Amino acid sequence: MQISSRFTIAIHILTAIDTFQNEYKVTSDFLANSINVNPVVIRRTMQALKSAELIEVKRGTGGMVISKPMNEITLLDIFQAVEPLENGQLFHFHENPNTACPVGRNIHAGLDDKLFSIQNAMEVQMKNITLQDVVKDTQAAIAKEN
Amino acid sequence: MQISSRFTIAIHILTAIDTFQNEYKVTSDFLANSINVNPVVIRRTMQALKSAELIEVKRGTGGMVISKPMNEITLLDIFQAVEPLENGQLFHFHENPNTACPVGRNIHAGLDDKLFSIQNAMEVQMKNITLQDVVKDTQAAIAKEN
DNA sequence: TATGTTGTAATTTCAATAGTTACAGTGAGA
DNA sequence: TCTCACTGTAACTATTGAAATTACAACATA
Repeated sequence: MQISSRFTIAIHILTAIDTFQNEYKVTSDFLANSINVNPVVIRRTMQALKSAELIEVKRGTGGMVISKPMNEITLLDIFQAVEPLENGQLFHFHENPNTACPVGRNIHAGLDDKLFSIQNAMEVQMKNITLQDVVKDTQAAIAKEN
Repeated sequence: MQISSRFTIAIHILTAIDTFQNEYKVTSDFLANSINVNPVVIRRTMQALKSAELIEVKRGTGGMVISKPMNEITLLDIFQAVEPLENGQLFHFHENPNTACPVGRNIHAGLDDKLFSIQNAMEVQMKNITLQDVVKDTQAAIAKEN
């Protein structure tokens, strides 16, 4: 089961804000057009990013700005802002292993730390990459077009 | 969005096969009882593990055995056997970024390699852990009960 | 051949994502 | 102060995928 597109949508939103902030007013409709999803999906993602204090949204007049330097926003910050993981756990563990069975009783003892170490490896790499990195490479690709 | 329980169910199956192979005939019903899911879910997972040549299943008479030494089966082998990722990609990228928008056209150029490096970090750690590790710790926890 | 099991199709249930419609609330500018 | 574009959010629908469930043919051994 793939991780939902909320993560890539959020990154796209932030990249577009930075790229177009001086040329256009970046609204949910503007972003919905670039990303090609429904404006309400954008607004919901905007709210998640706002709750995580990654962006500030201007009510009434519209538009939004990124709250802090892009090299201080990691992909992990973005992931955690928009991707709801139950109990923060990447892997869904089957819920009711049978405690009448020795393996059922003890599988968590044997497996939980391994699952955590895997999730941790993913998160460490997410933390190594900042929004700045994505924006820089995307804008370089745009520049190269011309 | 969490990764489905197929992964932990598959690990549970393999751990139970090793733990009980000398005491019981390990059938889909037996496993369904320990894992507490429907027997058909077990059989479907068995088929995925069989296709990946991680287990051999005995038709008719019932039961199954692990195909190779447990220290040669990594969690990545198990993950890839049972977890269907579209195009092998962990992250679902929003499908139709607007090519009329510079960011829409170039977001893949800026982001794909980062997403891959994150997935890769996860997979490297999965490859570092073998079924043997899980079985050893689970059986140690069982032994400790007594 | 009887028995217990696997393999698998078909259907249902459930949960989550995403799309859609609708509209009240907001704030800046005419 | 009124208008207007936009945000914030509720409500509902559509779609998808996981998992449960029922059912039964295929199979292998005793």
